[in-house]
Amino acid sequence: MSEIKPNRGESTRQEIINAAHDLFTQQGFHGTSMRQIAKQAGMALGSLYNHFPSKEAVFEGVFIAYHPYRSVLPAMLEVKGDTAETRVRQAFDLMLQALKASPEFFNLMFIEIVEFKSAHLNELFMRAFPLGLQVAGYIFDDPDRLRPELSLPIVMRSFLGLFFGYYLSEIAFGPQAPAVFTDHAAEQMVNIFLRGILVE
Amino acid sequence: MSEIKPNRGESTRQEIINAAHDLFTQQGFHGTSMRQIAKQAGMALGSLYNHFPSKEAVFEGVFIAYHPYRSVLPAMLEVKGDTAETRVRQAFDLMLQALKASPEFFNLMFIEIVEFKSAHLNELFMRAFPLGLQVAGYIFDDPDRLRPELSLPIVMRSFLGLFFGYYLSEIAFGPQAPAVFTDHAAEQMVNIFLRGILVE
DNA sequence: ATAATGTGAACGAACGTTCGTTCATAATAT
DNA sequence: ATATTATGAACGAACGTTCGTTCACATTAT
Repeated sequence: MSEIKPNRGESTRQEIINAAHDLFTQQGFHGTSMRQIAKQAGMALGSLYNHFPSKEAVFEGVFIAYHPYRSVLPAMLEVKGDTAETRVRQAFDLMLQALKASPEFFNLMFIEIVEFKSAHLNELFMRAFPLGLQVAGYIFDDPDRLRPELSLPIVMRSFLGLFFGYYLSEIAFGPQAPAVFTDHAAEQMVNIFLRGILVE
Repeated sequence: MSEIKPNRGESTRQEIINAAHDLFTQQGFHGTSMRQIAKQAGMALGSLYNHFPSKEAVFEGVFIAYHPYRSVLPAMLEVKGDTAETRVRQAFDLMLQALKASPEFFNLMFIEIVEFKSAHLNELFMRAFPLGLQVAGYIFDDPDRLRPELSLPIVMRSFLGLFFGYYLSEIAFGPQAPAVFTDHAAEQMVNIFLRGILVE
């Protein structure tokens, strides 16, 4: 699709992606214009089309560049610990760190779901799923304590739910109950999850 | 903002809201035009402005009309059961039913978050929060078994997370792992949550 | 060394289309 | 008759994309 050589213009391409990322995450895809992107990137409108064939191609570039699966999943394979509990806590910490580093990433997901019907997301997940399974296999591996009736996909879903729930309830409750959003809350939520999946 | 009398044109107003709901949830706010709404509602473009002063007012109308807090929360106050466990299971069932009845509701939330920076959501939550607290107080009331170190807001967050996680992991995993999305999965996830918040 | 040529990037005017909104007027209901 | 609702043409602004052109710089030829 994008047959443009990234020889010298690679840095320009990155500037476009960064500018577009800021605008897309704050206004949505259809709420952002190519003129705004050009202005934010400090270049002329026509220049954008030297690097991307279309507006949608710009979004794809942003979505791939900012997706954390390349950074967070591999980092999870590096956590140390003898028990599932210690590894899960570290893995959740990694996710929270990534969330704090770029909380607007979820907005890209939401744009994907609503404005693109998850078209790019599905493609990306097909690439990330095997690695995700591998990570889950490592993090949750603890035959002595992991409840035997739980399958790995279900544990993965609950773990992801822990994360989604932490973030989305922050959005939903946010301005009304700020006191709820301490690190203490995150810790308690992990505790609930861990008690739920482990014996004893 | 909407100072238009809903005397006889109330049913027309509802048709506009229904048409706009279908389009907004599938294309987003900026991705949907007033002409599309008029066509879908089976009326002329100008007629829309007899019932709504602006496009954003149409969205507000949709968002309020389709928000489940008026229906789901009161229903939760009606669940029976002697223990928190039985009430929580029923409450989660109510949420899943509402989700299955209109899975596109989340899209309205996402549009809100991305395209309106949660402007209407915050206002709506201020209205819903007291009732939400009341519901949580009833559902989770079980001093003998609810773990004493858990505060009600944190239990609420985890419960909402259970729900968000169920839905969002369905979107994320969806096409790749359909086998995971049985009622069995939902039940297992509730089990994890319940073991997490209860003693024994 | 100098000139000639090639090339990707930047530029902003211009294209045709669509946008949200307004308006004069027609139809309908009370 | 009077008030309410429906209509679609019309408005100016903004949209994504294309276009011809300019420019800086690398390569090649002389």
